[in-house]
Amino acid sequence: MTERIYITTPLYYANAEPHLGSTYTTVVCDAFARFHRQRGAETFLLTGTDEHGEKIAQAAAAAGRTPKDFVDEVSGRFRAVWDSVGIRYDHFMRTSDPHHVRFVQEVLARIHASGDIYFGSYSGLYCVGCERLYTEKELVDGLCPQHLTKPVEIEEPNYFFRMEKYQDALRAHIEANPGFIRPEGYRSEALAMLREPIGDLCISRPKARLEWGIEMPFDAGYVTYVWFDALLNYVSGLEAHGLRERLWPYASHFVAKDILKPHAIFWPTMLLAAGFPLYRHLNVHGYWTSGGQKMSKSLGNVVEPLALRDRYGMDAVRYFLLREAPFGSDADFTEAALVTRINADLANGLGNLASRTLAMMQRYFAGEVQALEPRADADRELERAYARERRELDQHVRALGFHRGLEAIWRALDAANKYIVATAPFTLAKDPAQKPRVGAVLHNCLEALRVTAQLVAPFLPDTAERLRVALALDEPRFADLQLAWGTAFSPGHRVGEPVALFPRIETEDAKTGAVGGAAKGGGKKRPS
RNA sequence: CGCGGGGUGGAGCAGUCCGGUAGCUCGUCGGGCUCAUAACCCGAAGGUCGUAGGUUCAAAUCCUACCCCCGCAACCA
Repeated sequence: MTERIYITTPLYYANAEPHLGSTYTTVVCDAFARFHRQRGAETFLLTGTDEHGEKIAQAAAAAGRTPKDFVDEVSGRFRAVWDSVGIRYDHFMRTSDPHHVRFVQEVLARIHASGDIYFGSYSGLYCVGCERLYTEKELVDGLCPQHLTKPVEIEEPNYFFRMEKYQDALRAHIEANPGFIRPEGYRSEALAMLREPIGDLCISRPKARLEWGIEMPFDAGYVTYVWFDALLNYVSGLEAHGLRERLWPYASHFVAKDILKPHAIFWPTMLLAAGFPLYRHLNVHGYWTSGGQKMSKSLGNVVEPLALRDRYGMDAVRYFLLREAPFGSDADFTEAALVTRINADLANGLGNLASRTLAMMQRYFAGEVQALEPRADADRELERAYARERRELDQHVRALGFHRGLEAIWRALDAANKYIVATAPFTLAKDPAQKPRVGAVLHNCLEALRVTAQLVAPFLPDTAERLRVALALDEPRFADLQLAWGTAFSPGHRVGEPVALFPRIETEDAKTGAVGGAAKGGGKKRPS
């Protein structure tokens, strides 16, 4: 049976632009999806926008637009950004889609009918000026942060979901399934939440206060709380393709740590109440800081993904995000670190390997691939290195260790660069009698390049494609990960001209090597 | 006793779950090569793996205590 996997990004809240964080989540999901697709799994990637709720109604009002008009635009921008960083999603979900609205109402009606939704009273702190409720945490010294007035305690009739009823079942499930929430730290955090009574969840808002939402099917005076609406997209998105039964049990959600609670607590209890199976994995990652500080609009250190893409290219950004952060941990973004990665790994490592191999192919054989014989120990060693690192890659990526997976590919790639120095085809080429050996060495280099390109494809799709073209391989052949070493290129095959995959980026800092206090001295060159 | 994350050569980090030569990138120094994007390769210097105990033949890794740093209001992954 073929493996199946259903991967989801969160539905991004459509009240702001995509930023580095959402880009990271989405890139991770895309790479994970491509990885599985490449290995023959039946794969479905869902992303989209979450478009209802109070904050969006407010943001739209502030912009002088209708909510629908507003979210149409923001949603379109998300789509444009994802397209421009190479995200290949199977469905772009919008919570304002009619099929989703119907689905949410169906589920609500069912849970209501089964008795897990009841009408009760919600008491909260209401600011008359803002016309909204505040949580205690949101208040500043007990006052409304906008009006600096004391909010009044009001009672508001609302619908509640019997979340607490499922608390024990959920805890038992998390305890019995260590991989349900991962990495481990977030699983412990979820279990910590479940040590306290979780209470029931208020899942309605009276229309008098908020109209922009999905109407409760059993009471036209209310709309649904955004989270209840938004979380159900993960199922409704599949439903729209008739794939719910087939793929839902293989759901693997990716989220950042700030939305752990809705995904670890609200969502599974909702699934239990709705009679759906639980998702398979909740994969939680950390935050990106910017120059060591929290990224925030007020600090003005927000990193714009599109600007980065324009300056450095989509694959460089993808590579950096996946290589720099261990999945789950926080990581720091700096442009200097990005440039270092590009120069050291992409330009000097991968780019240079392609460039020197293809250049020698042209110079010595006019691009025509030679026989793999005669072989030597070094050849077999190189082949083994690739086989070994490929296993490493698979193992790490399946465990979400993207950074370690890429590291493994780069170990193989380094072995190829060493191989060139060790076999020295450029020296052998001076002796006409050695020509067959030079051809064999370069054939091995081409195989190294080809496998590198294949392995790197889920992470750097654009680069893989450029390498495929440079190697003049056709797509079906290139797609085949099982191609044995030495069988990718038939006799007489001609590869292309050398390409500069990643031009080195020269910056002032890079030139002077300025780090810490050691710099200065006007960029002294090494004496030669 | 709120919760969580972290403290590893000059800098930035991995390794910690599943104990057993402390690894990567950058930087520094010396050498090699000249196919290549001044790229590539080899070697060297530099580390009490926060502190103190404990378990063990063996601890960065497991256990205990302590010290220090950072997040946990909002925009937001």
